[in-house]
Amino acid sequence: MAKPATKRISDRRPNAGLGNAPQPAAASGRGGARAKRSAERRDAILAAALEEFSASGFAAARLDDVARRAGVAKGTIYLHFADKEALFQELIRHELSPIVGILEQAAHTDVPVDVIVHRLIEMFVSQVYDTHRKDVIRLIITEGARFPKLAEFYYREVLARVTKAMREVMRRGVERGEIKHDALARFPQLLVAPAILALIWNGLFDKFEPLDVRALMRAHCDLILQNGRAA
Amino acid sequence: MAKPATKRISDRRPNAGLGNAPQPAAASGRGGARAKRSAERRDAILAAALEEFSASGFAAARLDDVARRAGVAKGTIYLHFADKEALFQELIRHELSPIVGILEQAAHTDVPVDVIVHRLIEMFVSQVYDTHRKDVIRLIITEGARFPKLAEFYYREVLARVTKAMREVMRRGVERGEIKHDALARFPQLLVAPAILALIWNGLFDKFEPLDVRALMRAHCDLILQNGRAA
Amino acid sequence: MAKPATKRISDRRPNAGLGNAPQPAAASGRGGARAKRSAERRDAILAAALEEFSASGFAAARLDDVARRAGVAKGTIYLHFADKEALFQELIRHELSPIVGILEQAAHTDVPVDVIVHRLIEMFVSQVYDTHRKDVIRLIITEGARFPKLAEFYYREVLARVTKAMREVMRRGVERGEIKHDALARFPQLLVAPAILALIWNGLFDKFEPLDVRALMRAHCDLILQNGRAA
Amino acid sequence: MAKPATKRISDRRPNAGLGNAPQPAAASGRGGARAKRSAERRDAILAAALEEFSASGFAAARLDDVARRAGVAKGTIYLHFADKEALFQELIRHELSPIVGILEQAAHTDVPVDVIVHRLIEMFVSQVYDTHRKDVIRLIITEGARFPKLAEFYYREVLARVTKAMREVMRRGVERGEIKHDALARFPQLLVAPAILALIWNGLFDKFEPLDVRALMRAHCDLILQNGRAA
DNA sequence: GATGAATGAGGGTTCATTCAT
DNA sequence: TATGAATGAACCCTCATTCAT
Repeated sequence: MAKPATKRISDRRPNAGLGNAPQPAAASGRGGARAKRSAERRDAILAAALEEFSASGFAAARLDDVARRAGVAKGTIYLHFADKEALFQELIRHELSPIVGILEQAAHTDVPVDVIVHRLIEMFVSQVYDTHRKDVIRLIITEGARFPKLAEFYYREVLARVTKAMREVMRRGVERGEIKHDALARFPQLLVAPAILALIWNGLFDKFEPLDVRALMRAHCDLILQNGRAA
Repeated sequence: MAKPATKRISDRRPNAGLGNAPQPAAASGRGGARAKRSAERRDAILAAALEEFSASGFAAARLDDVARRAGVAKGTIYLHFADKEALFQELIRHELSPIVGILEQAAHTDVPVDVIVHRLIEMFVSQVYDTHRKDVIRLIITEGARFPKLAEFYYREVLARVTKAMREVMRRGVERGEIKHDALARFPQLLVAPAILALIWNGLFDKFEPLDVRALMRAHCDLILQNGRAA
Repeated sequence: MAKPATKRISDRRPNAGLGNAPQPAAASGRGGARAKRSAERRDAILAAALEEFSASGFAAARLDDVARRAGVAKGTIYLHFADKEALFQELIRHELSPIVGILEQAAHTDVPVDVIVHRLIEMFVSQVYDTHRKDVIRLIITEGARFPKLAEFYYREVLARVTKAMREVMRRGVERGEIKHDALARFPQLLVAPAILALIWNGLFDKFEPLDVRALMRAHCDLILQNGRAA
Repeated sequence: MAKPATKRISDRRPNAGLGNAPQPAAASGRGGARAKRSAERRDAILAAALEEFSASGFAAARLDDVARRAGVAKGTIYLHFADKEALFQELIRHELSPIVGILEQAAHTDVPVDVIVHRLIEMFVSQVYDTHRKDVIRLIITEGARFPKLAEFYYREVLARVTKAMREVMRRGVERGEIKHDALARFPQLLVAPAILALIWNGLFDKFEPLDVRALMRAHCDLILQNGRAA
């Protein structure tokens, strides 16, 4: 075989996996201007990548465009990310990380179920739907099948936790008699299903028939919490 | 915007759009063996395309693989479809058409709401979830953003009709007092949200945590129809 | 990792190894014009590759130039060879194979040692030095270190055989008293050393001081066979 | 023609040729610590370059690796050498210079031919074969065709001299009757051919069949000096 | 019609070289 | 002087599309 010239990558490039991001070592002195510029570029690349990947999908997105949009040269991308795939994965990771922490607590306050549910929905809307994280979730949905590691990461770090927390909340609600139905305890996914649908609808069909997410989620709340306004 | 391949000559080519498929003219005599062979090949190509597009996504799928899987030469694809994009669009169209008709009636029978809902859900599971149509819906979700025409087609031919029908059913249900809540009338999407979620979950997270669609949909039914088993 | 779009090579490309060359299947009918054209192109590519690799070295040679020189499109190269490296390896193989057979016999005739030696040297000059095989041997010398497989192939198929045959010839010569020295039997390499040197000299220093290979080899013969013209 | 990298701006840059090396001006005061550090770095770079060029060849070697191995920054290389090519050429020059001087005398002592030959061979083994100069000679062999200037330098400074000296020694030997054959006088290359072969063999085939250079050279000596142990 | 060899534009990746710090 | 982040030209390889057979 003898791969004489090319490749020999793996030992020299920033990690392509899903471990801790590289964050090119801050050269010297605390917060050197150099390191700051570098971090800014990295962020610019990530932001540009999100836009391009969202607009074209992973396979069709061109790193050339990412670079142009980020205002850097194509080669610069490779100073921060091992390859296109690593850029994609770290992008998702980067955007999702903040969420993970927040999720943990959200459910652990000892307040009535309906309050928690409302709070969660509000959080989804303000922290995801109204931000570019919406695009991140969309990317997981559209590209996840081709990136099992990402799907797993998302499941482990987000879904599993949300699901678990929800299940407990619902169980508590059932025990307290706050909700009359154990469906949500058995399938916490039912709680978020409309949120996912909204995400998709928004991306594909909003121009034909706009969907008011807040209203949708409120209606969903009413429905499952059985506070429906009697017809 | 569909930046899938190179040329983007789609407008110069025959039936790249969503008009009626070409159905290569039956050579001579009605139902000639020639025409039959041709139709078979076309179907084989469509079937192969569905598999490949589902597995790799539109951009990353290779027509070479489609051809091999269909058992035809690469060039043959171009005898039936103008280009990769047309193949994709006609594929979706081809798979969706049968559904459209069915949908119309489904709602128009004058039976209690809960019966209709159960029937719909059963239809979704048996006609979509348990068939390769599941993949078609997934493709619309994952590629729709890049194929506005497809998204529109799907909205117009499927979503809009389903939505409209559902809305009427729900309204009737509310009027008759069969359901106490108008949420579903205002947002028929709430009815199908779990189905969509199941589709996505199944593709991405089933290996981490399997989701029993039937049970999920039944729980969903119970929940929104308020027949929940009291805790 | 998820290598979604790219690569997926190994199962679709012609063998990159050193096994039997692919020789794209002759389509149909004996010696179809199609297959012939294909074989011609393959040969043209190999010839062009030899020139380019010889002129620039493996790493610096550009497949673009190979294609242009061969009168084919860049992509055509990949119809015949898995990648640049496979092209290189098959090139060496292709050029060397004919030699291998010839070598076997050369030594096995039962004639006096000096006849065999002269014959061998003549063969080297006419079959290697005066042909483009000279470039092949040079490539092995210059690139062999980066292509262990090639070096091994050359050693196994050519060197080991030549060495073995020479050793026997020399041993026989010593036994018969045709040569008075066992140096050549112990180090058959001494026999070919000047040939190698000539190859190198010819490539690097001929313009400063031309070297008459035939004369050199003749002198070498005289020297080691001790037929030196007394001073 | 050296088509190694991109720009090929070699003519616009300082000392890309084979003239005297730059030896970055000793900043101030004779033998300042500054100058010493600089010279050390230069040497480290040269040493690293030899390793990298030997391992990968000129075209495939990466200055990045040279820098890392030398323990300096990539930019530092350019403080000492105009470009990659200049580094390569000066490297060869640097390593070869010491030899040149030695060679001159070696032959000029008035001792019997066989003594001189043995001495030369010993010198080759100890001064070249057992040192990293072996790699330098190998580089000339493998890259010389792409660096005519280097080949010329090597020819002029080393080969031509050795050849000339050898020729005289041999002529003398013939006159004195110390050797019975004028082959070596006409083709001094015959003397060194096995040394060259050993160099190449060692790099490519030693792992398949080790070659004992000393024994080889001794046998060679015996053979051409006709002191062969009678079989 | 059917084939699949051939094409060549395009994009990911590398790396010599530059230059602000 | 030394650094190493940044640049961008170049090159390998892919694959949608064409077309002679």
